[in-house]
Amino acid sequence: MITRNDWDVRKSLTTIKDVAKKAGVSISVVSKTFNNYADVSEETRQRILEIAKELDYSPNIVAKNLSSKKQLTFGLISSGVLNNNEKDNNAFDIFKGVYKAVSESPYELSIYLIDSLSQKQQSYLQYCRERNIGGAILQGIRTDDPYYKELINTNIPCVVLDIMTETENGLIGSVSINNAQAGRDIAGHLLKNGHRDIVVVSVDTRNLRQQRKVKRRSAGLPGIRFSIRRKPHRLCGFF
Amino acid sequence: MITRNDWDVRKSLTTIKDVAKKAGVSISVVSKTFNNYADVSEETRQRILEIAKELDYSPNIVAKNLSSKKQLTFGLISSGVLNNNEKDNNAFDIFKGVYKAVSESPYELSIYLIDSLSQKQQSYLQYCRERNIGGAILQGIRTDDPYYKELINTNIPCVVLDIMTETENGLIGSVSINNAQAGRDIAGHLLKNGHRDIVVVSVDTRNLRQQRKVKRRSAGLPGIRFSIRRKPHRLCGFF
DNA sequence: CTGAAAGCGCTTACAG
DNA sequence: CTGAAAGCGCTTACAG
Repeated sequence: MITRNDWDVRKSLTTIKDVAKKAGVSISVVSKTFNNYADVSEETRQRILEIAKELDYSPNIVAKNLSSKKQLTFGLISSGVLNNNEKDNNAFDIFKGVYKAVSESPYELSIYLIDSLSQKQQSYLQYCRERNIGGAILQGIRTDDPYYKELINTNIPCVVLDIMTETENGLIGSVSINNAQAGRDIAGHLLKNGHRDIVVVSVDTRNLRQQRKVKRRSAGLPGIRFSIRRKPHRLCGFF
Repeated sequence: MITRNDWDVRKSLTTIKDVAKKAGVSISVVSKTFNNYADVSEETRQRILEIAKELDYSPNIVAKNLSSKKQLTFGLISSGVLNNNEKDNNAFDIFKGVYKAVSESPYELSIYLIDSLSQKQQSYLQYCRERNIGGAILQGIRTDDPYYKELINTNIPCVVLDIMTETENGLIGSVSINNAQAGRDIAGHLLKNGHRDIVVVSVDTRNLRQQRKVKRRSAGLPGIRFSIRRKPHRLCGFF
């Protein structure tokens, strides 16, 4: 029976050294064949691959991460997964989508879920640096989050979801729905169905211009009344 | 404007070397203070901590993982998260629970979600080895999964969820509900409510002894009829 | 096409 | 209490 004293899992690991030795080549060549370098003779390449399979070798990702100049892992920073309400599956869907996409790529995914209930929050930048994360996907983050601002202003490329960024940093992309058009569509739908008394909830109260715009426009529509409910929320209102 | 050519994120990383130099000590001492070794004088320890904060230093986890003899990361191998049906949140709940627990610990969590739709499946053992994973939690895995068997027979400690293990390997733990008792309770409930014609679905058809047991027992209960529907499933049946 | 060597950022005996 | 050195398993110029 194996006991807890035998926990040194690593001892049985086959390393690049083992493969090199058995193949009678240097570890450089083994590394190169595993990274598809062209300058390895077809013959030795085949021999190495064979021996690697025989020895059940596959490169250690941690070592690869440390030694490589390239960044090999993505970060997914999400606030919606951990404390989601049953109704909102968006964050979870994004999580699954990102996971699948990355798992079909040669990259690793490091997941940082924000727990609003927990105090032990860490700087996103620090999280990324500690793990050699080369690019991040942010979901459910508020624009006024200080850690968000910090991360955005580094040279780490980011894709932010569901919020519009106003940075001229060329490394920041954003994916979100066209809120203005969506608002127009929804309003149009309601009007077409004969509704004339419409409430706009979820307006970002920090954006007063939006509200004025709504009022101004609705004033131009005879017989239609727009009310506004102030409910702090990170989604934009209509128009 | 930052462009894609500045992607070398790493250049701005403060390393243990920077801290050591500025503190006028060797990196060994810095390492020791960050790992709470006792044999560092209180004075230098304070100085190092101060300088580390000043330099915004935090140890690189990848390097730590590679150099340390200890295993610093857990693996969560789950089949239920990616292709769950809306009704079954169990896998997702487990995922969240494991995530929270690990994030409150000094360990890392590496997540391997099995996509039954994808062909690109990898050996769990290989997954663990490549990432220096020291222990794994398995959810939604079938006992006849060859990769499961492979992993179970290594010296990597595992906790399997929702299935009973029959290994005498001391490194395997399992957490699941008491199926036998639950079955008894359910049947009792049905009987108490006057039901007399009961169907047992979800019986693991590979376990014929279970079925015989059910029949034998039900034969002893006058007026009660147990039917059995064969539906391959990894959950146990009743009794 | 191949290999020796330096390096990634840490940890850990070991000697002082 | 402190530091020099070897090592973790790879990658990557560089020289041959």
